[in-house]
Amino acid sequence: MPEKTKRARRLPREVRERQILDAAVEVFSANGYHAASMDDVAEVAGVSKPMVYTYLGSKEDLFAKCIRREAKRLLDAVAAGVDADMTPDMQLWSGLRSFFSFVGDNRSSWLVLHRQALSVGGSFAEEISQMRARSIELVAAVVVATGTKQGIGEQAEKSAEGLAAALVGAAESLAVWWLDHPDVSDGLLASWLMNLVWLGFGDLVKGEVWTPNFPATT
Amino acid sequence: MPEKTKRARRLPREVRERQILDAAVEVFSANGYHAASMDDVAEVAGVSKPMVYTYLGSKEDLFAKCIRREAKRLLDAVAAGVDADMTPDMQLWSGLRSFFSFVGDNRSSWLVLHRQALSVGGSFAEEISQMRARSIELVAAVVVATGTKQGIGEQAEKSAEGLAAALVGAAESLAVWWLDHPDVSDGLLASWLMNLVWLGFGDLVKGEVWTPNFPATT
DNA sequence: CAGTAAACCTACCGGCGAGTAGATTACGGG
DNA sequence: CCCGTAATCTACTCGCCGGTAGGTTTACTG
Repeated sequence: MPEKTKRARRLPREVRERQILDAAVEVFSANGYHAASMDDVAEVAGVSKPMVYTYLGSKEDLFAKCIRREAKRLLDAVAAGVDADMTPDMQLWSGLRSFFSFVGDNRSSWLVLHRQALSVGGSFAEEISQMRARSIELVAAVVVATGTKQGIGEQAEKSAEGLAAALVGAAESLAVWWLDHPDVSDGLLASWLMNLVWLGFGDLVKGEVWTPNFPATT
Repeated sequence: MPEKTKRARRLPREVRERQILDAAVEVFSANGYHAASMDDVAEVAGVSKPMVYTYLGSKEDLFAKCIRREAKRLLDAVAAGVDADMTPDMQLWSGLRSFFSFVGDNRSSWLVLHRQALSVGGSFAEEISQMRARSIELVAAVVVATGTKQGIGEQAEKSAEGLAAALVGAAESLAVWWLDHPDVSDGLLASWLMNLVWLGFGDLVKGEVWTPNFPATT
């Protein structure tokens, strides 16, 4: 009995590292950083624990590498979909579609970035927060650009970051909601947001303002 | 030397339980469920560990009680600010103000609910998700109500839940953003959201739709 | 001023999981 | 075919933390 490929044979370090990272993302996303054990990671990766330590270092190191890799993948995916030559609304539209598309194809990546990374605290939370802040600033730039073009740059700048934070949060939240309602296309998700936010923002640019009791101009 | 109140004297169970719960919320919010130790909780509460177990039960029990208490406080706070007689936009406005106000006054409560509860997994995540889903449904109801009043109920209903999820997420995200930018009033936060979302939604109700390339009607 | 019940503590156990020591293969080049 | 090296494993140590056993003190109550 030749025991055909009785277990994944000896593989070059590169490949194993990737496998282990994949497994780690899976495990961390499922149970969170603290609840995940290195034994779990090793088992899912089909490898013994010392391998994990030899190749990826301590648990913290491993988690950091997961976060960084997945974050890069996400940002690259979004960046690939956006072209600086496009109009602001098309930039937003494309970015949102890319984002939702990525999340749809990489649930674990999204979960580990969104849910777990923040709750660990320490340097990870810092890192993730900064990345998120960068995203918000990018969106804010689009907002300001539009506002400036329409001649109300000053007013827009004041609230641009807040609006951007709200928009980013809305997208993230929709992504989470999506996990429970998979029977919706990524395009539809993006169009909801565009309709909600871009139309509203368009009104803002035009000078319309909502205020309690008298919904008219300032 | 009378050693004036040398340490918090013997206190009735009720009071101690509250103190311990307060401490637990603090500790859980700071470090997350798994990283928090019962010794930490006991120390912050100014009490020895067996007290915690005698009064609040196991670590899971304790966490559940934290979550439930804080969730109730938050929901009550929002409910107290909203009156069913108000117009939909005013309901939204009041609810948002109450929400932001609560978060501003209870950072730990918010953190433990938003960041930690979801990442623990198991029954807690379930519980929190359901509460969040209820909130989304409430908002969705407001959306549908408005849509129906304007005669486009059917179309609104399809996307109402998605829109509501986006709105709730935007509010949550703004709340988090607020933690890093405390020099903004809760009213301003709420007004940003109202301007962004309600105006956009108003356009939707009026039949305007954003689509790629030709931003006009369907 | 007992005496009892409730509040509260010190000091421990057992298990789990991070991290490691050191042997043991398999593959690739000579 | 054989040797070195990189890949891989088994089998441990050790500290931390959830949970508890059992005693001690304080405050009411009659």
